[in-house]
Amino acid sequence: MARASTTSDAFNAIAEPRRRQILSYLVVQERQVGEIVAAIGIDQPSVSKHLGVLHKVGLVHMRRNGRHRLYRTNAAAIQPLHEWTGTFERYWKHQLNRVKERAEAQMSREGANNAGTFPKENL
Amino acid sequence: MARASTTSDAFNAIAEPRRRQILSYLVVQERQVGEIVAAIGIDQPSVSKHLGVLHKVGLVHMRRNGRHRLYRTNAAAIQPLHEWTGTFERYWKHQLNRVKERAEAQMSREGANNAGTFPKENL
DNA sequence: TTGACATATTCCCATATAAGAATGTATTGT
DNA sequence: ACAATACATTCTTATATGGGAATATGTCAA
Repeated sequence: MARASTTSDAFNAIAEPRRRQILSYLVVQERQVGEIVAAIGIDQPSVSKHLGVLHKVGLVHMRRNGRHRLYRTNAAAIQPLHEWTGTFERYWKHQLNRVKERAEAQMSREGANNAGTFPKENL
Repeated sequence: MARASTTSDAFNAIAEPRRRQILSYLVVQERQVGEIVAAIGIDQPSVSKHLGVLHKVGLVHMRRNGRHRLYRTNAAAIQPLHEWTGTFERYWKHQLNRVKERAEAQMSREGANNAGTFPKENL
């Protein structure tokens, strides 16, 4: 099997850095394609293609207005990704705690009789 | 240009569902490859390849122990993803608020003089 | 109608999968 | 040394990019 399509889900869609840029840009307010092209600095067909991917997985909404198309980020579609990554939060906090505890233990050991151990360049 | 490599960053690496499964499994505790194979239910070479991708982008740590290799999720490497998705949180909350406000306005309008509007099937 | 403008779509191509099969490598027990 | 165990790597193949160039589609304005 080949790699899953970029349009298969939000995880695949946001793997592309340009699409993340577009999402960040469009979350503040609705924009037409030309504005995105100017803001992101890539050519119009590429922007349209990225918007197509984002739209297909529901990460952006689109409405027509005359000859313009107005896109905006559908933030709600990002929430599941936030929740998935959030399931790891307690574990990275554990890691931080362990690092902090080691550091504090080290500090007190040094404070006892190792003052002045660091070379000046590190201060 | 082709699609970016799965090993180019964490966003690309987690796009694959099996790799997300593996990360969830390995975050609880260190495991050897054979355990992952049994738990996830895919063949050993595939697991090894997925582990290779995850390891290359720093999403898992590995240590050797005799003929075993013990892998565990490096939760800290997931934090940046959580933070990126978190930048959209205020926006999806806004959306929710708007939905809620509309619903509440609707309720009070109905409560005033439209009681009994819903068909029984919806209650 | 005829342009002009805003976007989308198609075609081409170099590149990168992911799964399956087969094989290679390292380590342990005897 | 040798067989068994635990993993990793290589090869093949069907499939899917993403960028660039060219072209098509849809809408407004005169």
